Amino acid sequence: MSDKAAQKKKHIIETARKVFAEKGYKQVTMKDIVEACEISRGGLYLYFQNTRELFEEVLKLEQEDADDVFAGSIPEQAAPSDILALFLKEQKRELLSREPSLNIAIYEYFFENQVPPGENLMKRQFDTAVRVLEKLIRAGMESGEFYCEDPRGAARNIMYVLEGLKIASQTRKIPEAAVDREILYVMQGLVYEE
Amino acid sequence: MSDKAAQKKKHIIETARKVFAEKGYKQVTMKDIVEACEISRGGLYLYFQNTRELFEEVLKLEQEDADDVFAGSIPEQAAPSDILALFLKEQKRELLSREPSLNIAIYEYFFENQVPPGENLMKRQFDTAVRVLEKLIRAGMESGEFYCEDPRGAARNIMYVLEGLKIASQTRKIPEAAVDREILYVMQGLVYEE
Amino acid sequence: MSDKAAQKKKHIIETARKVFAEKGYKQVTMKDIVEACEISRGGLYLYFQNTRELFEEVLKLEQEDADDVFAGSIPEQAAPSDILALFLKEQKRELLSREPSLNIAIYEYFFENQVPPGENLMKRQFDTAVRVLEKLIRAGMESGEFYCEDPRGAARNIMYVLEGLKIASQTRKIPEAAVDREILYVMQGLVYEE
Amino acid sequence: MSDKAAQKKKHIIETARKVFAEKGYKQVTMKDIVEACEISRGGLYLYFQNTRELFEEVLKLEQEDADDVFAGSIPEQAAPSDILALFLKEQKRELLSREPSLNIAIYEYFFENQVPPGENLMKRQFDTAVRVLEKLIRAGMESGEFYCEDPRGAARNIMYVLEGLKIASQTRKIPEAAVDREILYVMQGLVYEE
DNA sequence: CATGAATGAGAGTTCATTCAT
DNA sequence: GATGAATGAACTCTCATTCAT
Repeated sequence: MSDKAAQKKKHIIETARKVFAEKGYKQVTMKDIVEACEISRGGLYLYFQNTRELFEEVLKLEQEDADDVFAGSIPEQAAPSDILALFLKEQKRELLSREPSLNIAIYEYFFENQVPPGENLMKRQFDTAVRVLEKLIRAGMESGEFYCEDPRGAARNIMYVLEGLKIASQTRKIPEAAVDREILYVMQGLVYEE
Repeated sequence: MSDKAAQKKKHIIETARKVFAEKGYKQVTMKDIVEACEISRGGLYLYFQNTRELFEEVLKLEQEDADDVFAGSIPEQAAPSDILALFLKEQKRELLSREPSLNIAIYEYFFENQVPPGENLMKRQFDTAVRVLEKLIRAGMESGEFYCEDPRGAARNIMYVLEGLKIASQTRKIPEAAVDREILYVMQGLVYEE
Repeated sequence: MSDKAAQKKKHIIETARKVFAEKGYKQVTMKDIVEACEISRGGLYLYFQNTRELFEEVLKLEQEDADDVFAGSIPEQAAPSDILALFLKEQKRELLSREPSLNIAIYEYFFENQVPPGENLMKRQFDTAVRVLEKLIRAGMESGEFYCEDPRGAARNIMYVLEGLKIASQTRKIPEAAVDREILYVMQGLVYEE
Repeated sequence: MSDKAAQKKKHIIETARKVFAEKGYKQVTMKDIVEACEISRGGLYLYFQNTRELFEEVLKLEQEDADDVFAGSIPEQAAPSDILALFLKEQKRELLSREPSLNIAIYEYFFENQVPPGENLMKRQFDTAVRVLEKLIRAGMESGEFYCEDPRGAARNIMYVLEGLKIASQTRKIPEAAVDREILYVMQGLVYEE
């Protein structure tokens, strides 16, 4: 029973995720969710009191998934520069993807909800990425692939650029070339004799 | 009469600007505007059919003001590095300001309205800033203050970092030190032997 | 305009009065009022936020009407005993009336709303009646019609009996004879050598 | 099983009694009962179809308890005036008690349910009390403690006053002095040469 | 018997929008 | 033009009631 309930809750969250990805955060009504999930009005309230609660669960799931990704998919033996290139390529893919992403909903959510830093998904993902990038840069320096005076600063710079690109891509059409240009610029800053 | 009407319209737009700054774009209702402007419900509809129309007028005004600022306030005879420092200082002030700004409303607006590039305020301001920065960097290179292999790229990089900082500052608390750090990092990239 | 609005408000209150008389206080929904008044949902909310507010206006009106009645209709030159008889007859009429009265709604309202004594309609009407009755009894004593050692106490006693009869009549069928009996009993207490 | 079921039914009724005492009759929902009893939703429906049915069972229990009380607790050998004083003291205690009583719920129930006289708890208790009081008064007359021309009328009068006091105490704050005053007044009517 | 998830009707409330004055 | 009362659609939320397990 409790298992079935958990099943259903998960189903709601996943369906809601799609709805939020399509419509953003604030325009989503409980009615939207009900219709998307094909459950009854009251049924939804059994699990979630309002869209905020629901969205926070979506975020939690998102968080977990992101953690899994970071943990699992990095090929240990690859060269740091290759890993970085891979990372940036993935970022590029997300930036240019035509599929509705949760990004806008996330922005909207954090616009109106002051969240303690530790629980702020955006901040956590940003900080995690900075840490990983810094490690990568240091590794690249050791292997002689990168040159950099301030690895932490460089990592942060990369992330802010990506953040800037992300918000740009959500508010205007960004050509692929523009993304490439920025990535290239950022990479050049890491190779000797830039 | 037409003069009086223009007067009234302007009053509405300016009041609406405050409302949008306080509440964002989507949560603002026609009712909010009516109450803030202390005009009649019907009166508002005489000038604007909905909040989108109204917000677009607010944006237009914003655009004009921004153009004025850019045109007017740059001290021609100052050193490029000083001008850049001034520019970044102003950006920093805006990033850390506690006063409600139109930023969130603007993001929300462009999240849901695909606007042709030429009319996209965010893009226009971004591009204008890039051009100005590029000119500044080139000037700095000539005067020997700056060293840079790709002035246009550097200008763009600075703007994306600022964009990233901006969205970060709207979605989480950003300490002043973090802003300083980024500005410093960006400036260091412009001086010889970084 | 404001005149028309007042007109409409009054119309709503009067219609609502009927609804409350028929259905009591708590079962009445805003929808009931809307339907009875034949106005729109939103229209009602223009004037009253909820049924409590509305009922309080009904009570106010009731209060005013009651005050008017007390002020106007007492024949000054009549004998005290006649006036008392008249008063009791009116009370009896109300007790036995088959027409829906506001009584139940009033009880329900005061069951769940603690109201400061000065604003408590029930208390005010009770106290007013006690005062009038006391005056009447004293007048009757002077004219030799009544004998009573504690006019104020007698007045209060009468009112509590009436209150008891009232609640009895709202919760069970009370035969006319029972009312007559009580009134007779009460009157006998006032005549010499009871 | 049937024993266990009876047990459970009784448990529900007793718990429901508390809920009705706290919230009145009409505001109580099946959900309230379910939560208070800590049984399942469906479980409750196995025994009671709605709150009316449930409340009627509560009333039945109340009736039985009341009968028990009347039957058992009267000290036979005491003086009638003492017994009456005791009775009134108990009434006073109930009138002034701050603990939630079933009174309001009972009123509400009988406001909206026309019940045949024989089954009307309020009427039955009223009539029983009148009979007891009458007997008491007659006994007091024989022992010379009381003087009264119409014992039945006096008994009824006392009960109506108490009924009036009861409804008064449920709809407004009643000071202890007011209750004392009424009881005194009523007692004085029973002693010779009032 | 007992459970509690699920349903859907219905109450409350807010606002965009219209329109008579 | 300007007003603001009026309308009705849309949304939130709560429960009585049912039913598969």
